Amino acid sequence: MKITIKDIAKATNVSYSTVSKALNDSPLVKPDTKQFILEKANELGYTPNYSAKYLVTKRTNTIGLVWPEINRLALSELASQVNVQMKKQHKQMLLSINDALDSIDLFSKMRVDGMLLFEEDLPQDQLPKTLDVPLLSYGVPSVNQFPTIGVKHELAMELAVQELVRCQNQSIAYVGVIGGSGRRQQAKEKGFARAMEKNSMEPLFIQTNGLDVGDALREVRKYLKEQPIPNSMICSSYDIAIGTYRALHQSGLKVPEDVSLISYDNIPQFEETDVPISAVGVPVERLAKTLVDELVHLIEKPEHTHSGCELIPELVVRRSSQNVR
Amino acid sequence: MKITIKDIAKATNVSYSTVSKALNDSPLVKPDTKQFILEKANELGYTPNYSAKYLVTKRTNTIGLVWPEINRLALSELASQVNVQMKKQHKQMLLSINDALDSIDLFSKMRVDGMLLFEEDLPQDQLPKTLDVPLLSYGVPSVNQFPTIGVKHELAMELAVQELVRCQNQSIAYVGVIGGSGRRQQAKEKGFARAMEKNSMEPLFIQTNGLDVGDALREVRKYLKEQPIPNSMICSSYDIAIGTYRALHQSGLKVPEDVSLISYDNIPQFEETDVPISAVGVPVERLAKTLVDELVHLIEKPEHTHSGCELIPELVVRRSSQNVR
DNA sequence: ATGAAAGCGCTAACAC
DNA sequence: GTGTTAGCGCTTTCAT
Repeated sequence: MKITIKDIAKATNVSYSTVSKALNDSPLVKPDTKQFILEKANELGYTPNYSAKYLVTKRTNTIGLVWPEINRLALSELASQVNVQMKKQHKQMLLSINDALDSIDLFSKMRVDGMLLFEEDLPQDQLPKTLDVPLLSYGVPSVNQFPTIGVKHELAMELAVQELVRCQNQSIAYVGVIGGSGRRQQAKEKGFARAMEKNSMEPLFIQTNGLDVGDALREVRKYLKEQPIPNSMICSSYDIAIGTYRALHQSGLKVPEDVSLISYDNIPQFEETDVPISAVGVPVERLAKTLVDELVHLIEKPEHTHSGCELIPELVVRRSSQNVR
Repeated sequence: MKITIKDIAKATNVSYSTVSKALNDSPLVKPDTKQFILEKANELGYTPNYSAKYLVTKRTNTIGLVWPEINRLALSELASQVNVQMKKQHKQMLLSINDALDSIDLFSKMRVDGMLLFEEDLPQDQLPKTLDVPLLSYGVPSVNQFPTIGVKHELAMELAVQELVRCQNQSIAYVGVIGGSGRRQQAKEKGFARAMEKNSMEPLFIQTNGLDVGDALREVRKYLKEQPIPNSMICSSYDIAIGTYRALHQSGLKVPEDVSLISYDNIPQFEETDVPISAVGVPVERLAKTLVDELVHLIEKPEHTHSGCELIPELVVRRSSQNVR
């Protein structure tokens, strides 16, 4: 059977409220007593019961990350960084990889202090009308009913396009999901279209029909066989970039000599690819820190809620785009 | 403020114990009453409090997955599959990506019904002496103090070696972490050495010093420059295989024409690579199902515990090894 | 079929 | 400093 504070109380001949105080390192307990109690607790193998604790404190000190798409590298990296930031804030992070609605439901019942949502396709109408757990989403602000941290996708795409134009690429293709329902993907696509318009260039699109490496590999390969080869490409994510690179490589095209590449997502992994890949996006640590800070703020001061913001992306030039035509 | 069953009781003019019964779909409540209560509950936006519930039922219906290494694709895939299987068993799965000891601690305090451990480097002595939550580990049985599901790594390596020998490869190199502390990695390495011995061949080793794609890419590339090129390679994991393939490709070597490849890890993603890669290992769904079934068994019937077993791996031949020299 | 009441493990007033 | 006690939200006997 599980050890409770009452067991410790018996073993130490004090009342169980004293045990409670001792375990919480209250100054109201004499150091000797505290010491003794702590030793006994340890000896008995006591493990605090968070449920009981929560019931009275109303705090779980835990936040839930809703993350249905577990195998996108860029999100993986973001999750790791968020975890690091949470630790700094002395919050425990729990993940759920069920579908978003189920996860939100579970975390609500668990009464986590707050939730972080990595999901863009949430059917808004299916959400619980009243959610009494603070929820912060990583997505596209103003489309959502809850606070959202986003990225100035339009600016990101403009930075990429400008850089490619500067290197005198005559044609630029966007590789990614076109016309999908994911809001972040939509924003990138639209941002690209705008940026091209501003630069009076004809936008090209390579539809990947999915976000996996394999999707990009397949579709880019097909495209290269059927269409004239563009000077340069902008990939919508890390995984897409990897697939695109492989497709080019297989087709005997060199990066950046034959085709220049810039990818969305600002993560260090772009450094380690075969040819280091240029990237635009909000550096992942900054993104993670903002998400965590904002969520903590939401939890601590629900009254003055800013409903979200859009972060400024940065361009990191690497070899994949360094070729002036 | 949060709605409790007492609020619903007030709103429906019944006692709160009746509300509790109604919410739990007890047959002791008249259908009409039940219906009415359920409607009211829904209307008020009631969300059950799992902490309170646990306190009396002693069941969370939740299991925790301890998973410190979030970005190994093969484990990612395993986690997804485990999640699917858990759902079938009507258990909620929660992940923690903190380091193993911290995660175990957290899940213990949360009183999850059970824990699954994807971690091989656990310092056994630092573990809580008495863990009163059932813990099942994915690793190497008999080395661990707790129940463990493993894989017959030796057999896996033998299958791979035999297949390469059958295709008359004269030399076989093992690509992976050599002499590391990870038990699964150790088992693979040792299995390879044994299998080579049995076949009277001299084992070659390519030390990757890490488990990332980048580690393999870097080290294999270096090896190819300095050493004679082996006929064939056995990669210790999916990520290692991807890195190895890239290194070969960069060095102008064709798979399988110049070098044959077989990788450990039996996941569908090997189908989608550039050249489909042959693989040995326990198919991931079977692995996931075994882990979940075993853990559930451990939770339900802690008395007769089998302390673990080793699953039989299978060989899947794809293009990467189909070349008779 | 419904209600009253005990109690799960814990914290936080408050009393001593 | 330490003990007493109420109560968090819920399930579960046990009465009615």
